[in-house]
Amino acid sequence: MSYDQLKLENQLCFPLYAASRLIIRAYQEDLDKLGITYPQYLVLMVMWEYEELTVNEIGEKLILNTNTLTPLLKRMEGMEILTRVQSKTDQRKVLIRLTDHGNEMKVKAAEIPAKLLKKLNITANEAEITKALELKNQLYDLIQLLKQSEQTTA
Amino acid sequence: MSYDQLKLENQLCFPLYAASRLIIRAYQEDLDKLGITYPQYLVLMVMWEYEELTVNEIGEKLILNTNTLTPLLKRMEGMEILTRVQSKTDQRKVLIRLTDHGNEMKVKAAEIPAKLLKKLNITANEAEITKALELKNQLYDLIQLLKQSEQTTA
DNA sequence: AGTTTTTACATCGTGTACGACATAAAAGAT
DNA sequence: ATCTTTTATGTCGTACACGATGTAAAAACT
Repeated sequence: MSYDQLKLENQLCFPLYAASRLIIRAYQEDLDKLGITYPQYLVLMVMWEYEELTVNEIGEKLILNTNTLTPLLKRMEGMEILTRVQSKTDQRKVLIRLTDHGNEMKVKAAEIPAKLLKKLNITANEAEITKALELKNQLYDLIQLLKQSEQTTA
Repeated sequence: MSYDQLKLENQLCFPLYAASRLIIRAYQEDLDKLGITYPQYLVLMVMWEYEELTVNEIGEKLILNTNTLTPLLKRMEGMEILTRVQSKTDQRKVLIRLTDHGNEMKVKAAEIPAKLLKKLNITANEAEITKALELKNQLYDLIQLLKQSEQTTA
């Protein structure tokens, strides 16, 4: 058994961690103009796709638990981006819905992905797009693996 | 301009963010036995490669600033994993060195990467290794891009 | 030598992440 | 119908991340 695998450059985890933080930083500049953080932006993206979701449903999509989501959603409620209403049919559930303000943010947010590409000097040509798609697919494969191992271990 | 790019599944950032957190969770189980967190493990990996580093030098390698590192290193100092000593030649610098305890942790840590592969049911065959290497290289390319854009923007 | 600028580190405040635990409602079992 | 278990959400404590700001030492400038 060699110690080589303990070198930073030989680990898969570190570049994932670093790339994730760097790309969130790159987003943050534009998100600041909307007055939101990156995790809040993720919630918005989910809610733009679904009219109404419970806290748990959002958590499943973002792989986040309620101990992270509850305070985050409360902050977004305070900013009047969304509403949190207890379900009448099942009082344990809290239903999340975007306010008009939250829905309108979609217009400004739509420019963000293109801005980021420009900032990175990535031209939207065939080769670059194929490369990005490949990376995305590999990441989802990895996520799948990691999710499975969480279930079998737990 | 379509809203398609605002769907979670069409973003590169989200799978990066999710994969990063999931893989750190997978590590955490083993790191708990060593009594450290993942960022602390990163510091250890760097320090196993270099006998002595300043706070900034560690920060460059991990892409972290002092406002994150200083408290983290103080905690590790409290656990007697490393020492923080002000440099005599340049009193602004704080020199980090592992203690004997910190160096010895390398033996136990050496098992962790292999354990993770086993947990994920990844056989160390040629195909899997090639795939992981490819992913790693793509991530480093992306990190390079993101770092460059930070410098040009700032 | 005295002044300005830069560098290296630290502190503070806000917002995640997440393990551990609490609680009330719903579902299931007897 | 009562009891037990599960589910959905919430609270608490600890540890990052990171922007903004502070501070002392070193370097650069005049």
